[in-house]
Amino acid sequence: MTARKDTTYAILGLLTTGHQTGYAIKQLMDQSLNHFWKISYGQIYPILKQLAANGLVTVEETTEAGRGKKIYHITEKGKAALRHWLSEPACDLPTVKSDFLLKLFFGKHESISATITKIRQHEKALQKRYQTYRSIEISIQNDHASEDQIYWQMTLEYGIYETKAAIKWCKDMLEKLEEFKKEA
Amino acid sequence: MTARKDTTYAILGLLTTGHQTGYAIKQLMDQSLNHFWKISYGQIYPILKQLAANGLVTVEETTEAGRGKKIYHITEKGKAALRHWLSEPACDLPTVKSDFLLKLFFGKHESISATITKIRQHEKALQKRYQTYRSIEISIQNDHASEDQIYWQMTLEYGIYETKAAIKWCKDMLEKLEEFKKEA
DNA sequence: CATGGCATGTAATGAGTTACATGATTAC
DNA sequence: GTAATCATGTAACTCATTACATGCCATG
Repeated sequence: MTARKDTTYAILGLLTTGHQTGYAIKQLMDQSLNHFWKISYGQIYPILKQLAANGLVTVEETTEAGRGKKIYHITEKGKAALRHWLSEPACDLPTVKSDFLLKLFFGKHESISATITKIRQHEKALQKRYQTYRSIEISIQNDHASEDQIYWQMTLEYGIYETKAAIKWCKDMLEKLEEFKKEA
Repeated sequence: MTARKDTTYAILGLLTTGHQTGYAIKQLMDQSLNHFWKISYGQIYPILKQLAANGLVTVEETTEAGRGKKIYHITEKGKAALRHWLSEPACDLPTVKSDFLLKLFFGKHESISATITKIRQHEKALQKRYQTYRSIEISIQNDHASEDQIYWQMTLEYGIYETKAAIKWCKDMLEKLEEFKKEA
């Protein structure tokens, strides 16, 4: 109750999607939320434990796998907590951390060619990500059954819009730098 | 030397721009790098101390302000370290963390109207940021003297491109949701 | 029979924020 | 004279990553 730990609610929310183990939550996150939220096992398992302790989820321990596979289910209390968290506005603008832009910012300390190379590499990475998004989009669109579908697609679309814009930026800046290089 | 601490190099780099105190570095960061790199005093002062201990900067202590204002200058060793850091590719794609998108992802647990409200608020915040970027752009353009100018403008432009794309996304999604609402 | 995927977990470490504490100078 | 800005710094805390450790099950 103390701090608003968004990651806790992310896990709680994912438990409503049919993914009931820590492992499955990680898999789903890596696929779908990956572009705006990441998580490691080092967080997942302690948080699941804590959620169970607070009665937001129940644990069903099977003897299947090694240490006993644990299947989690959200409780009514958990659902209420999730809805409460959702109802809070909170919506700050995304926090971005880009070592690419950080290095670009100090471009005067290196050669123009070095900067151009960096942008080209960045563009390549963006294009790869764009393709990944597109293939995720297709797999989401095939899953008509889920009520989650429209929301999952919208979040993905956000990533697609931004990635397209960033690719455009790369093209424009490369042009600009080529000109700048000629002048010098 | 152990870990590649980008924030350390960000500070080192900013010392080459004519901003020589911890306070001034924070000011400049808040203005210019803010959209892709943030920093707090709790990091700046310890890092400056460490940079001095490693001989990457020199400290000139004046008795001006309270505890003695400290003016930092990058050394040759510091410049070499900065260039070395710059030469490393490293360029991973930006890490984004968006509690807005996280909540949107779980939209099925709330009403469509609530989702629409969230997007409208997000759009408002984006528009505000867009205006901020535009005014920073103008102040950078007036500063023709600096060799940093072109690079600073490019990083800013990245933010402008992305923000424009995100605003477009808001408009498109609001339209989509209004339709979705009618259907239901 | 060995590789890869499924599955859970902890300890150490790192990164970063927040709150607090202090005090000088400048502008109104 | 008082409020804002300039200026430095620390301690406690939160959040997250990384490396490690374990072991089952299915496929080739």
